[in-house]
Amino acid sequence: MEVSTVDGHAATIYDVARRAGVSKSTASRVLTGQRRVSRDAVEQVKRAALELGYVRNPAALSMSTSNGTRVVIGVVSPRGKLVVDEYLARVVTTAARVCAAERIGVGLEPIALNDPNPFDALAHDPTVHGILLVNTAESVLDAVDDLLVGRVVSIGVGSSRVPAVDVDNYLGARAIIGRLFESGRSRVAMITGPAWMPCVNRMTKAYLELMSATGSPNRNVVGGFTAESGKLATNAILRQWPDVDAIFAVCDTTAIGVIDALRARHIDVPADVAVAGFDDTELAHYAGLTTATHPVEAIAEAATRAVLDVRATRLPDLYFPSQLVTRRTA
Amino acid sequence: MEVSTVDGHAATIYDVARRAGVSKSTASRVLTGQRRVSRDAVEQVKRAALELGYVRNPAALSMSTSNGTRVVIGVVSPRGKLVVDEYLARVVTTAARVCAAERIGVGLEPIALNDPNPFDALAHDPTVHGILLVNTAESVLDAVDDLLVGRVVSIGVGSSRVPAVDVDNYLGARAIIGRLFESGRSRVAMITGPAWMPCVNRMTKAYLELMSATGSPNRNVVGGFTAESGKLATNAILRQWPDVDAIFAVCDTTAIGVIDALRARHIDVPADVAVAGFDDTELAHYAGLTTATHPVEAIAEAATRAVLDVRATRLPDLYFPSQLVTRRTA
DNA sequence: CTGAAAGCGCTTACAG
DNA sequence: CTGAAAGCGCTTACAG
Repeated sequence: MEVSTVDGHAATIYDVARRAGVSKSTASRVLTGQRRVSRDAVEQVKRAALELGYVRNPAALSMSTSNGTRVVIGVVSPRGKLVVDEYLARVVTTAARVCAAERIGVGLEPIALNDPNPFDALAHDPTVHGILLVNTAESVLDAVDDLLVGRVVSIGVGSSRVPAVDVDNYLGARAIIGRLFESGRSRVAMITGPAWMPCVNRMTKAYLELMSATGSPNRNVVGGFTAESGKLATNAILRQWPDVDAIFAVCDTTAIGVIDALRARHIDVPADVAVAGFDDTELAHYAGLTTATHPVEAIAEAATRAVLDVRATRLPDLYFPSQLVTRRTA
Repeated sequence: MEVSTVDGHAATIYDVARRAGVSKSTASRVLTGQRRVSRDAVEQVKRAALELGYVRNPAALSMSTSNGTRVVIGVVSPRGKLVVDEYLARVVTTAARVCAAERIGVGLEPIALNDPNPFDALAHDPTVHGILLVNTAESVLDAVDDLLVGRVVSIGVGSSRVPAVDVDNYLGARAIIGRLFESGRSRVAMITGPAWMPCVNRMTKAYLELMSATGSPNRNVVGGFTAESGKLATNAILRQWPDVDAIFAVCDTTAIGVIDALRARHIDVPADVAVAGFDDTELAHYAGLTTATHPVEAIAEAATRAVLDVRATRLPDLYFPSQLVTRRTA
């Protein structure tokens, strides 16, 4: 943040106007990028603003327009219980950093999956500049208030009214499964996410397509995003398909649980069963886990910027590429 | 957040005043907790506010008082480069959750250790409600602007003007080192933090005291908070004191590096050298690392609440207890 | 194209 | 103890 001070206080639009030799109104018009202003005024005001290190006071803006002073990160979960994992923490931290430059704050609000009207309060809250949806699902997207359209962006799945910003986990999953095939595996099981969480559906799609294309059997089970769920899923997989030779989990933490369960049964990784995760977390690094990158910071930054500059038209969806990271487990 | 709506908009103080049958002024006096108001008015206004689910609009508050709309998390580092680790992410996430209930946002600002005037802009920024200092050092604390006193809280070391909220890592370190002694170790080396980061000084103090009390040799080296620094420090320790039988690192990540370095030299953990960390991160869990808890969420919540309700008097320092967690490495 | 004026929600001297 | 009025920084009809 670069807020210079004029006479002990942060520069206001009045300071800018005076220095530029115009009225507050004209200064405001220039600063909001309106059409009907003379070239001269534009130039003077812009220069004055730059010299004074002027940054709009969002509180004042908020009073005169519908603009809010904070970006709310709405975290969807089955019962509205806020679980802070590394992923969410990285999203929040990035958003807080990006918003700070515009003197906008961020807030964290749980959203219950079964809440019929999750945006009731947020839509009418004048402090809310926009909403960043995390872990969202279709029912929540459908409930997005008309007042909110153009100010809400989803990190994950989107809808006709809400643009999506996410990792391209479809191609990421293809790369990982391709790697498993290349290393000689053919009986690949997949552990997906919880049924209500559609952001990993594209990974399942990639899996099903590749299995179908290679004439391999479909073996997918539902998991959570915890190591514990990875253990449970592994046990289920081994019970149903004892000849499995690779397990692909949609997140690294789950994959760690897979490895634990396998080792507990003296099944060697990767000799007997190869294991791959997704996300490339620090944990994967230490566990030597083969995975694919998930550029969370880049995604969160893009999504935050999209929420920050409100526009009438829905932004196009944005998918960031995922890179295969080959380590010891596959 | 529980903002009800009146006629399609969030309730304002005007709605509350009307419902209570008083003027805005009186309503405001009640809501700000001022003295000179009749019992009757207090009761009516409070009831009206409750019924309407009234929550102050921080943007409007910000306009009429010096109150800001966001809590800035100031992260100190040698060159002002913002490194987001798990610890910081947990602090930011907790702050964002706590602030959301008061419709205040949070922001993230890097602060350079060598900046002679790190609070110049923040002190005069009307959007800044208060500051949460992370990883701070004495020089930064000394630079805290008069305008900021009472609105800044440090997670880590404090000063005469800035209250500290932190883990009681002095007792935590004592517990860990005690455990090392109990398990028969006597030549304990310690890896401290970077010299500029004083929040772990109390751990070093505990170490030096215990070494002195038991007539053990002092063996401490400077480290960073990375696994890589743990490796380097381990090599330095082994070079200087080949007979070392335990290594205590001030953070888990460093301890992981210690274990790696030890294993690379075929030194068994814990048979040959016991290893302990601090923080009890997820990584420690998976590595079977003996460590002590660091209740980051509780600390961050307390610190955030302290920043949120501005008061004239400096709060007392607050130290949260740390619990020993014994696992395989010590 | 430009300036004076009104208004956003709130608090706080200022008179009563 | 209470209400009317001013003011915080900004934008946007409203007149020119």
